[in-house]
Amino acid sequence: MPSVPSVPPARRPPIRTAPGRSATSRALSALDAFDDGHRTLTLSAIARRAGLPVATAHRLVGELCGARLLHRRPDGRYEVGARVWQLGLLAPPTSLREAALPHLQDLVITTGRTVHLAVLEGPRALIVERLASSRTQSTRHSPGGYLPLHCTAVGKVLLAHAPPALCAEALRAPARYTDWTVTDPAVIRRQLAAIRAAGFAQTSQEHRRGTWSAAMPVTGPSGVVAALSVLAPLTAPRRADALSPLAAAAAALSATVLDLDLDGMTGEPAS
Amino acid sequence: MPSVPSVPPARRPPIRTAPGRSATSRALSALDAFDDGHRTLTLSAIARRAGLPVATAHRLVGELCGARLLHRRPDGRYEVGARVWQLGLLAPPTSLREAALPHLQDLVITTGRTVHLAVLEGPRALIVERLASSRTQSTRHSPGGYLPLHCTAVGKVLLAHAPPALCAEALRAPARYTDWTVTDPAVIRRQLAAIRAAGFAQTSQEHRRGTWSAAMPVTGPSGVVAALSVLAPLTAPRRADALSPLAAAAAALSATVLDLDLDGMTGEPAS
DNA sequence: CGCACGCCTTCCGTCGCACGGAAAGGGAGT
DNA sequence: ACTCCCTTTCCGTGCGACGGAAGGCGTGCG
Repeated sequence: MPSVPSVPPARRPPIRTAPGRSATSRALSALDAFDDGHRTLTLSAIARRAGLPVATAHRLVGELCGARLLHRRPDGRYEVGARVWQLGLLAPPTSLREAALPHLQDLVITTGRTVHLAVLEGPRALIVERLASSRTQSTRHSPGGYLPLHCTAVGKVLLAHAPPALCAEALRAPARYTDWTVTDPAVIRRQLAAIRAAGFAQTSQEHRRGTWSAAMPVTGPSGVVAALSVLAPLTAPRRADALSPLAAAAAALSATVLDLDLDGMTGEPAS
Repeated sequence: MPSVPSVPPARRPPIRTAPGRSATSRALSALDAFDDGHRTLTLSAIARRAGLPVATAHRLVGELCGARLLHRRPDGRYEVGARVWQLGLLAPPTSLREAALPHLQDLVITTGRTVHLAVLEGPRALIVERLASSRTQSTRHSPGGYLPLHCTAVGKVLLAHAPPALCAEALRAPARYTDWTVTDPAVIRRQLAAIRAAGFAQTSQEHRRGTWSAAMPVTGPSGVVAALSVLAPLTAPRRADALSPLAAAAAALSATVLDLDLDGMTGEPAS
């Protein structure tokens, strides 16, 4: 048999590996291929990570580039486009962030500590903003990242004011991060009651060794919408001095937030 | 013939209004229906603004919600989902923003003025971050917004270091914003040369009445990647005092940016 | 109170276009 | 020169996207 079949018009129909994924979901899975550790990807990397054939990925990525959701860099690699960033600015976390930024700055200046602003998203705390004083650079836990609810100050504040169903879910199997992490649901529930009574939470090394933090709720028209926290090294003297500025900032931010419309983000996880 | 045709299986085939838009582009046009003045929309509003039939919009929006790119609020309206915000954090402006934030804070503190950080995007300046001191709240020109190139300090700095083709495009028909806006391309070109020589730009009321601003370039491995500016009311005394801190911040930020990989965003507008 | 209007949702027959295997065209490393 | 990987184009197939229609719901008006 000659190795040069000059006329192979008998094209085998491509095996439809498309199980039930819609065209749109494929395109979105291409976007999902990007994450914090993979900010730029080659075409084949996108295809691999998204589970798509290369030819399909090529077409979809081309469309996403046309819509400026992806950007092709001069070297041929792809990255998330500025358009996505702009669209993201319309999402709820941004309104909160904008309203909070001046207060966060004040808090950083007066305490000299790193501050966090987080909201409840499903069974985790979504970090909306993190501000450090100019020399305290710790790139851990950036905006967009998550913190556990049961062993961080922001998390406990959010959990203390969360619907019971969510609370039960979060306390089903509390993960251990350090030797000081409290993993007994009953103990945590008592802590939450105390937090509701006292109006603030503090944790010491429950999430990371050597770190202490305190958090207070930010309240909107419909209850607690966010939590504001101050971090300090365990060795820092006069840590408790941060509580007063923290309370002031939380109150000021709550007043600002009253003008905002911050619904959603607290609904059921998914339908 | 009775008015109750119990069996109307003769379904008229729907008139395919699908001209050439791909399935993906339709879904993305639904996202595009959201903008700064329309952060929440009803389903039919999305359909109207995206030019889609309601039934189609319903299906696409459902998929986008499944991917968490949209979020359905309890009241039934839709808003951009937190997922988009998170994805946007992977886009190039965010790396720059993260690197710049401490320096911007320093600059705000030492000058007491509002500061802007902007990058070149097509024939406009994209505002990456805007920071005001805690009491100077002006919600105009937020991050994600655009500034013209020919009549703002950041714009002139970016334009002064832009490729000639882009410069020509930007100066084709300079828009007039105030009585002080310079619209003569030749005059602007002379200004740009002076800016290249002096290393900084200043404008007075060219974009907005009563506002003065100065800007300096932020340089990366491959040239100017952004512009940093300080705004002040025209009536403020000792405005020029801001120049020295501005230079310090721009230099410090440039040093930080050297470690970053900030390509793209300077390529041709679209393919 | 009845009607009209607008919004949301579901259904389903048709056919346009999304699909992906194959092969060709680079470019870099060995 | 050979191999490996990435990218890009081509094109026949068949399946899932498409959208008109109808029904349910809430609201405002006469």
